[in-house]
Amino acid sequence: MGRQPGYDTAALVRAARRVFWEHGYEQASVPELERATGVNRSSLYHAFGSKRGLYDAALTSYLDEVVRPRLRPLQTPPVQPAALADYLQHLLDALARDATGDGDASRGCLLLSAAAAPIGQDDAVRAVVVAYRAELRAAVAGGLAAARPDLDDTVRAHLAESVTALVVAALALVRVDVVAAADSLRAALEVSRPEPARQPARQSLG
Amino acid sequence: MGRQPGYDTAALVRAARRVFWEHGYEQASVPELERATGVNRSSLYHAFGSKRGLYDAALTSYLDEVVRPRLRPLQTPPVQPAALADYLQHLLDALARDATGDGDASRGCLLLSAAAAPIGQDDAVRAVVVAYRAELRAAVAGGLAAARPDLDDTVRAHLAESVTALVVAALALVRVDVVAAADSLRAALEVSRPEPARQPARQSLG
DNA sequence: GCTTTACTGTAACGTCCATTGCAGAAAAGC
DNA sequence: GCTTTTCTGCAATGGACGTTACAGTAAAGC
Repeated sequence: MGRQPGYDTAALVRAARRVFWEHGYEQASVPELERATGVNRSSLYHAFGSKRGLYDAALTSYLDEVVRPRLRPLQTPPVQPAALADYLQHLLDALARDATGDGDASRGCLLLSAAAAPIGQDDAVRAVVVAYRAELRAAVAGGLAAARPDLDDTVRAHLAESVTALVVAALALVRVDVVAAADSLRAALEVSRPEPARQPARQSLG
Repeated sequence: MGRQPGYDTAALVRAARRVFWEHGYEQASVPELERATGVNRSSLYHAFGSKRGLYDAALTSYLDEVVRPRLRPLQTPPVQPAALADYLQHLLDALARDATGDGDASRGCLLLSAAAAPIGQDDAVRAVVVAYRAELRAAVAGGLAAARPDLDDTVRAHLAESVTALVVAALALVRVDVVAAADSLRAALEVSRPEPARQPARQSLG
């Protein structure tokens, strides 16, 4: 019983998601969320409790409506090798294209701000980011395994990690994955390496 | 003539840099900068004009004292192939290690916030980021050319772009570079590719 | 139609922010 | 020692923020 909302909740969350996507959690102001959704702050707080509650709804909606549909081609066998190559190519390609466009994704991945900004310190948000990364890794590894069973296991593992790391690094800036990519690159460098001598030098670019 | 500052300017900027590094420009508050530098806001505004002026000084100091020293091994011939492999390996390795540590770099690259945050919209800051990316690209390409003249030009170019893209993507999140990395990955996928047929599918992960 | 429940508009709250004014303190040059 | 220049401490300004209180309105169930 009672009065019905004068707005479409799904559309509201989508509009809010766009604001968070563009400005990040901290820089997205409540007045701006009001403007974008066309809904008064009273209704927003009544429905979501807080700015943070609305952000959580936006995160969920982002994963369900944006991320997962794009990963589905990797998870639906049979995966053709050529299709996989094209898929990965165009996936990364689209990232670059979006970055220069003026669409929703022009400011990068919504989870980027979650990981890099202060909100990323929050345990609940961090858990979402970690789960997202695992999901992405599994999708890439699974798709690659289905498409290229002919590849050597080690090579395929390196390739999967490298692709995942690149996508994750570009999207969510989880720098830990760079380790795996570094292994891949090292392997690539070793292929036609003239001498096996090494001389480690611990340094950081910051 | 006149009174001398009661602080060491270089140390002050380093302390401020650490704050900007950790929290980003927008989230770094003046009271926190006062605390970290041990200098009153009056002196800060007297010396740097504004919070933004202090940030500019921190950016310059970051490039001079942090970034360029790490790139020098790539720019000082002769570069040994083994040393280059180790250098790149440990460079990326250190990025991951720093990310999990509690040092200055635990929050990523200082220029990351400059590129991803609202301050990155500023023309002057954007110019710094672009120059930084070009410098990094030149260093990697130059080092690789010096170390591995035996490699095929195309392969070496791909490798250089891939390494640069990975480092830049992980550090500064300039997604345009992902294009070059995607080319590299595509080349890697093509190496042992059974069939040449393609079927483009334009999609974006966001 | 009346009650109950839920949504919505206006206005205000307290807090933090970057920035500024101003009076005072310290040191360099004569 | 006096002047000049520069640095510093304290206090306040105006504005933006997230959040809440409250009165009002609309619709669902009986």
